[in-house]
Amino acid sequence: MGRRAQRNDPDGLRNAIIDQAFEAFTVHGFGSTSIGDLKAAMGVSGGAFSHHFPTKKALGLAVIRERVAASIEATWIDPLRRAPSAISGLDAVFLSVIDELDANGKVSGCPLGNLAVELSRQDDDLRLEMDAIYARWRAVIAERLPHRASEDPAGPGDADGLATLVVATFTGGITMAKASQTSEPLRRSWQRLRSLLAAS
Amino acid sequence: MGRRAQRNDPDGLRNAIIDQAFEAFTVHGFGSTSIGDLKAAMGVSGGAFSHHFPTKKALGLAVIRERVAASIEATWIDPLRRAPSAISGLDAVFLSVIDELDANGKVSGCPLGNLAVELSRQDDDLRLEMDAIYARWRAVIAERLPHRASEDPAGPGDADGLATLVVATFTGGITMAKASQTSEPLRRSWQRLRSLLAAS
DNA sequence: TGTAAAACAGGACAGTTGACCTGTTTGGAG
DNA sequence: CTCCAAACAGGTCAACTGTCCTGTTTTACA
Repeated sequence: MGRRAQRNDPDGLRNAIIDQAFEAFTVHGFGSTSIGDLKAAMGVSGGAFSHHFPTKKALGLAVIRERVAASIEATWIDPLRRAPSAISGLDAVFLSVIDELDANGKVSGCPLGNLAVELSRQDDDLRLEMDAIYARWRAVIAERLPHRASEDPAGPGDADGLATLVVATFTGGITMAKASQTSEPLRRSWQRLRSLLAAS
Repeated sequence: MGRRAQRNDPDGLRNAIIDQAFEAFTVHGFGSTSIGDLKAAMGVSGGAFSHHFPTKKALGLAVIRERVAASIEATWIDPLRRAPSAISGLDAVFLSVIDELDANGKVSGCPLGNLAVELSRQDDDLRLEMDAIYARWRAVIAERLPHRASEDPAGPGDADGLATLVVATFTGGITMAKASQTSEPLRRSWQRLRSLLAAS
């Protein structure tokens, strides 16, 4: 796993910092995580830190590009593409997240959603990066959904709209789950959406 | 409206501070809003401020109890109760929020959702207060929905589950809207959920 | 009117924050 | 080996944060 560098290991240190920052940003948020905390927790000097990430914004950008995007990829994109059908893939993803929440005990929320809420109105560069992740997230869901191009774009054949609804349900469900520190809001949201999809 | 106090007006000053704080918390977030900013913006002395709100947490608690809850009440509860049917009420609420977003230009997100994401893992007292607002929000939607108690609680008759799905759709939709600074994700999410509800 | 509490003024305070700066060491190219 | 840039060490620094403290004015009430 994370190999310790006795000599210089710029990529290793850089990745270790991003890992730690991703964890801290997800649990405590961007603003509530000081680079002093990160430096102290890892025993990294200020010189090394500012060499890899001259500003906190640079660190945030790297975390979003290289960890937040990857976490969506690992949690959503990959399982969805491997699933035999769209509905079974979505079901597996929701269930696995819910199980993880229950096993973990604490609900920290969606890494992307947390940062999107906190930073979208603070920095446009970070916001654009996160918006692109949301767009890809929706697009991959939509491409697995049945397309009925002949129908009304606002009707039941609108795969893009349905993909947006799925992501919204997840994001909103996990927000309520965070407020209640229980997986139940997320579980009930998906349970209800799934039954609506099955009935249609 | 807000009457200016030439003499002492404790309630007026207190309300003015909470108003300003609610606005700032909604737009910039709790952590990114300093009490120094609030004091400077209003010309309030430190003595007056700490008299009404000895700590920042006390201010946050007051904002949640007296403004965030009220904003959900005004935007959701009241219109829903006045609407001729559940579906028309929900439609009116979503449309009015979307219209306001388009008119405003900037998307700041849901006041409750923003604070829930930022503070749920930082302070349990604040979290409990917000969880209660979510619970009431869901309950009022559920009570307007058709109940079919004889059916499977996980089936189409589960009004509580459907209410949770509606709040999740709104919360998640507005989170994506904030990331894109466009009302479109929220609009498409509701459009799609509404068509699913109509078809069921 | 007298008096005590509430409401407010203004500033001090210690602790943190993010950024930066000057040196030293490491590693790769020639 | 030479040399220079990258990688890192360790500390400084000004700005800012939330809280608290001492004093003054206003208000409620007996």
